[in-house]
Amino acid sequence: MADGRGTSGFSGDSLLYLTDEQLRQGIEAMFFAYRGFTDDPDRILAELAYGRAHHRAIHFINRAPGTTVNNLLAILGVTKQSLNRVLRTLIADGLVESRVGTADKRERHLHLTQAGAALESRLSDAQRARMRAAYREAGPEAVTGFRQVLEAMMDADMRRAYTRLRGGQS
Amino acid sequence: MADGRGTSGFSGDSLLYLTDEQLRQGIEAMFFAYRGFTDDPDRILAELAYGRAHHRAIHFINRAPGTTVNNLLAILGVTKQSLNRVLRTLIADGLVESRVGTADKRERHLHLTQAGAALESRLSDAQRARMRAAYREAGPEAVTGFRQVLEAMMDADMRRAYTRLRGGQS
DNA sequence: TTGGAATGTCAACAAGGCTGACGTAAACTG
DNA sequence: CAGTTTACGTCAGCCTTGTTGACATTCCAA
Repeated sequence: MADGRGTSGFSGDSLLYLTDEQLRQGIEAMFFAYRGFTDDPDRILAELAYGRAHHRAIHFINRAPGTTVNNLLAILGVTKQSLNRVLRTLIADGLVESRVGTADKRERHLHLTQAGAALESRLSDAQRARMRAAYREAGPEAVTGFRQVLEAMMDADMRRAYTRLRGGQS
Repeated sequence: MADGRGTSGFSGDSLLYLTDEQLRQGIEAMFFAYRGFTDDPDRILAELAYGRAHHRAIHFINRAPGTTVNNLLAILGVTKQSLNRVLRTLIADGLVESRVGTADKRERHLHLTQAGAALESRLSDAQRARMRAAYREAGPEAVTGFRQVLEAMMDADMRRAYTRLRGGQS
């Protein structure tokens, strides 16, 4: 286990990129990069007494307007109690609207209000600005590789959620 | 702001990879992938009543044995009080050893015990296994791009910490 | 030698995860 | 139609992990 070379000898192109040291560097890169990734929105949220959990809810409600609570639960991977706490404050503060379903009245369909959409933009702009700078610095081929590795790192069901959000095509 | 195209018109190779939609997909990929990234170690840690904070401490103590608390603080980006709580339990449980500095007696130099190193391996193996699978699936060129984008996403001081850990070379 | 800076520890609080239990309304099913 | 399942909300209580504030120790420089 943790051999770092796979099989002995080289098969086709070099497997040196799979050494334990390379993998460890990837792990640390992921750790540090994720901090940069969340930093800018976190600063904005702190001003408003919101947290990262609020950001995530707002992001995915914006992404899939009218989504149900259950749906959001599956995407976020938290318990309904946990989500509900966040959702309650967002609704109370007038950022999110919860509409009873028409076909199935048990469901609540979630939408951003104007104020919610405004905050979403503000958070999104900050996060995209960082992302755009990184993309530009690294270049298009690097971005393709970046996306490939991230996708391969997801759990199977997360990958499904992800591609569904993206539009469904493989 | 948030123009998605940079300057008007195309300069050199296509800038389509910088559209807001592309960036948003990157953001979501980052979110879902980070979950996969932490999932396996988290499961192991849950058995032992530890959390992600313990993992991070163990990882970086292993990576830089003899590091001081202050040093670790800078890398982890948390307050010393927060780190201290985690460190206290790790020391109490015999996974980490804290040695008073010889030159400067205010400093504590941190080392993993045998038991600490054993846990580190276990966590590391699990995380590397996922990483290795993702790397292998995506291929060497993708991995290069992955690393480039992550590095460009870091804050400047995190990038310094990261390259220092990696061995110092640019 | 004394006062300030640096290092680390203890205490208390808040956010945001979690489980468990329960209630209500609507939908489905035999 | 009766009983079960599903979707959602809520209360209570716990844990981890972030925060600030207060404090002890040690070092160093004026």
